[in-house]
Amino acid sequence: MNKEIRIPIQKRSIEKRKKIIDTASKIFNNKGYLDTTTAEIAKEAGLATGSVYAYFKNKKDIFIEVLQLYSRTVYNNTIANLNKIKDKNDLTLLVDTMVNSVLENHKFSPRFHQEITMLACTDDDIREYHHQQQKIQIDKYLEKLGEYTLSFSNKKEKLFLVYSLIEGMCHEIMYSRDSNFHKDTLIKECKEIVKKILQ
Amino acid sequence: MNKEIRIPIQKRSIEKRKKIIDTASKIFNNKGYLDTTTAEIAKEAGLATGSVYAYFKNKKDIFIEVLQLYSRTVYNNTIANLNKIKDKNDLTLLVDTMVNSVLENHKFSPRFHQEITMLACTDDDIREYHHQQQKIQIDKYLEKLGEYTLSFSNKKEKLFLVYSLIEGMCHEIMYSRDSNFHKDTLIKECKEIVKKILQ
Amino acid sequence: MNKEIRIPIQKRSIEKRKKIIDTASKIFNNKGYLDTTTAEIAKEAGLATGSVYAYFKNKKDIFIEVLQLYSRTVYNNTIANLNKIKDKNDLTLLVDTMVNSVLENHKFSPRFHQEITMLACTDDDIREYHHQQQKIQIDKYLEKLGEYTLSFSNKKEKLFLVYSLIEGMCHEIMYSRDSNFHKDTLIKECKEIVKKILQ
Amino acid sequence: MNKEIRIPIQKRSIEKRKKIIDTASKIFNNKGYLDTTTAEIAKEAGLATGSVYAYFKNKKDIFIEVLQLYSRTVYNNTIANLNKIKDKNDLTLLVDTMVNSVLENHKFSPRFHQEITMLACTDDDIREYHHQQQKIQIDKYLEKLGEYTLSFSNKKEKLFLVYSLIEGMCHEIMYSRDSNFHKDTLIKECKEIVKKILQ
DNA sequence: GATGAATGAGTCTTCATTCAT
DNA sequence: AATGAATGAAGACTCATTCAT
Repeated sequence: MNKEIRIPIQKRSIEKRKKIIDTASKIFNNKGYLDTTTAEIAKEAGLATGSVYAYFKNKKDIFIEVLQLYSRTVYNNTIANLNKIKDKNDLTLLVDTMVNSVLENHKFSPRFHQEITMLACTDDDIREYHHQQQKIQIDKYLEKLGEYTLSFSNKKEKLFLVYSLIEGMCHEIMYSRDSNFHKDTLIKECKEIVKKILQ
Repeated sequence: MNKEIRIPIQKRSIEKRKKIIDTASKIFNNKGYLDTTTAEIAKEAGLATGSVYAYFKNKKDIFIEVLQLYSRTVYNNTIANLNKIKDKNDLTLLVDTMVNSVLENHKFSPRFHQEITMLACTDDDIREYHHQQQKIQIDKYLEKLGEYTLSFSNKKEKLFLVYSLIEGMCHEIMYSRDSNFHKDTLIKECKEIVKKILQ
Repeated sequence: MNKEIRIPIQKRSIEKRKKIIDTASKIFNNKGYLDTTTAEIAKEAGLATGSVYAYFKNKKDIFIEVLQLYSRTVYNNTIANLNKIKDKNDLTLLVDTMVNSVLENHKFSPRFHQEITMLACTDDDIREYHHQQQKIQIDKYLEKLGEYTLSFSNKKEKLFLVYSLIEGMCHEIMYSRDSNFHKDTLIKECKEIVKKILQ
Repeated sequence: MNKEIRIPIQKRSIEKRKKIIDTASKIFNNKGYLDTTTAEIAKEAGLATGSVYAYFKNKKDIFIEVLQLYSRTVYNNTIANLNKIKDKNDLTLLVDTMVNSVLENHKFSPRFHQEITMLACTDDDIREYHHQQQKIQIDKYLEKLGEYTLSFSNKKEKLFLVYSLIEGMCHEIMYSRDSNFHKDTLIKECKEIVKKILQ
C-alpha cells in the first residue's frame, strides 16, 4: 500500500501542517537538520510522533517545505525592500538595499543556508529543488531590475555573480566568530563591486 | 592510557597512513563524510577496521587530515600556476590564472568544499581549522600579489571577495547538472569583475 | 533534544519497565553486568534493542534500577522477618532472624552483591547510590532495633560491623563451591559473635 | 601448535617476568584490571606488546601472578608484624597488630582487593586460586596463633570470621569517601569484637 | 484521524591476541 | 628472542519510520 499523504483541505488540517513547518524551521535553524529528530519536531508542534507522517512523506519532505517557506520569505522580504525605493536612478540606494536585505535574511535564518548547501550535496531532490528555486528567484530579480534604468549586458549571469558575492560576504560576516576581516570594510567594498557590476 | 596514535616514521608506515588519507579523500568525495563508514575506509585501503585507529584518533581526525591535504594541494596548485606567469603587468593573464586554478581545483575534489562547509557548521574543531587555513592562504596570496604592480586598497577584504566570487561561480559551474546560466559567459563576466576589483 | 525517558503511567507501560528490570536482574545475576549486553536484555524481555532505551537512559541506569529493587527487597524481607518476632527480649531469636534473613537474601540474588562492589569501584554514581542506600538501611535497622531492650553503645558502628560480619559469612557459604569451613559451625559461631556484640 | 610459555631460567628472563608483574600490579592498582590494556603494561615494563605473551599465556595470567605476589606480600607483612610481638599473653597487642596489619596492607594496595572480588566473580580460575590462597593463609595464621596461649574452640571458622570482619571494616574505612561512620570508633569496636572472639 | 510505543538496522570505537619480519 | 603492526569481533546507543489501538 502506498502510504497516502493527506492533502489538507480543512482549516484545522492546514493549520497543523503549517505548524509543523514553522516548528521544523525553527529547530533546523537552531540545531541543523541532522541533529533534529522527527520526534522533536512533532512534540514541539504539539503532535504525536506518528502524526507528522500523515502530513509529510518523511523527514526530508519536511525540509523541502521549510526550504520553500524560506525561499518565499527571503524573496518577499527582498522585493518588499526594493519596492520601498522610489528613485529608480539611485544606484547606491539600490545596492544598499540589496546587500542589507541579504544581511537581514541571514540574520533571520542564520544557519539554514548552510543546511541547504549540505543537503543539496547529499540529496538529489533537494539539489534539484534548490536549483529550480534559485532560477525562479533570479528571474524575478531580473524582472524587478527591469524597472531600473540599468543597461548592463549578460544580466542573468551578472546577477548570479552579484548574488554569489553578497552571499559569500554575508556568510563570512554571520558565521565567523573571529573573522580575519574588518566587517564594515567587507560590506563597503562588496557594495562598491556590486555597483560596478550593475553599472 | 591515552590511546597512542602511531607516528609513522618508517617508509611503509608513512605509506599506509597516506593510503588511508587518499582512500578517505576519495570516498568522502563520492559519498560525503556522513555516509562514509570507517570500516569502508579501512577495507578500501586494504586494512582491518582497527588499524585505521592506530593512525588516527577517530573519523573526524581523518577528515581533518584530508582537509589538510586538500588545502595544501589547492594552495600549491594555485601558487604553481601563478609562478608560471612572467609578465607582472598582464592583469588579464593574472585573473585568467586565478580563475582557471580554482576551476581546476574544483575538478580535483568536486564535493569536498561542501563537506567542509557542512562540517564546519557542526563541529568546532573543523570550523576552527578551516578558518585558520583560510587566513593562511589569503595571507599567502596577498604576499604573492605583492609582486604585482597593483595598488588597490583594502587588499585583504577585496581578496576575500574575489575568492568568494570565484568560488561561487565555480560551484555553479561544477555542481549544477543543468545550469540556468551560460557557463562561458559566467566565467567571462567573473573575470571582468575580478579585474575591476584588482585594478 | 535531551533524550526523553518514558515515564510509564499506564499499566502496560509500567509492566514493561518492570519486565526489563526483572529480566536484567536475572541476567546480571547469571553472567554479571559486564558480560550482559543490552541487546540480550531486550531480547529476553521480549523487546527490540531500542525499546530498552525508551525506558532507561543507558545500561548503567538499568543496573541502578535493579540495585534499587534489590535494596528494597532485601530491606523489606529483613524487616518482615523481624516483625514476626513477638518477644522483644529473646536475643537469640533476634540474631537467628537477622542471620537467616541475610542468608535468604543471598539465595535470592546470589551474585548481585559482588556486582555492586565491582561497579561501585569503577563508577562514581553507583558508589554514591550504594553508599546512600547503605546509610538508609542501617538507619532503619537502628530504628527497628530501638524496639528491643538492648543498650549497647556506638550502635551505628557496631551495627555496621554486624552487617559486615554476616555478609562475609554468607558470602563464603553461598559462593564457595568447596568451602574450607564447616558451614554449620560458621553460622553458629557467627551468631554467637553477633549476640556478644549486641549485648 | 600449543603456544609455549617460556619458563624463564636465565637471569635476564626472570627479571623481565618480574618487571611485568610489578608493572601490572602498579597499573591494576591505579586503574583496575579492565581499564588496563596489555599494551600499556608492556610499554610501561619496557617491552614490546607481543613480548608479554612470551612470558604469560594471556592477560588473566598476569593478574593471577600479581595476585600471587599480593597474597605473599600481605601474608609476609602480617607474619612479620606478628613476629615482632614478644609477649604472647598480650591479647590487646595481638589484636592491634592484626587489625593494623590489614589496614596497612589495604593502604599498600587500595584497589586490588576489589579487583580480586570482581574477577573471582567472573572467572572460575581466579575464584579457585583466590579460595585456595585464602585457605593457605588462614592455615598459616592458625599455625602462628598456635604460639599464643589462646584456647578458643572452632578456631578455623572463628579465624575466618575475624578475617571477614576486619576486611569489611577496612574496606569501609579505605574506600568510602564520606563514610557514614566514625572511623576511630569503627576500629576500636572492631578490635573489641575480635578480642571477644579470640578469648 | 490521532497516538506514541516499538522496531532494528546501522556505526564508531576498543583491545586481547597473533604473526610476519 | 623480540618487535609492534595488524587483526576483527563485539557492544552501546540512535532515530526514522511503522502500526496496533
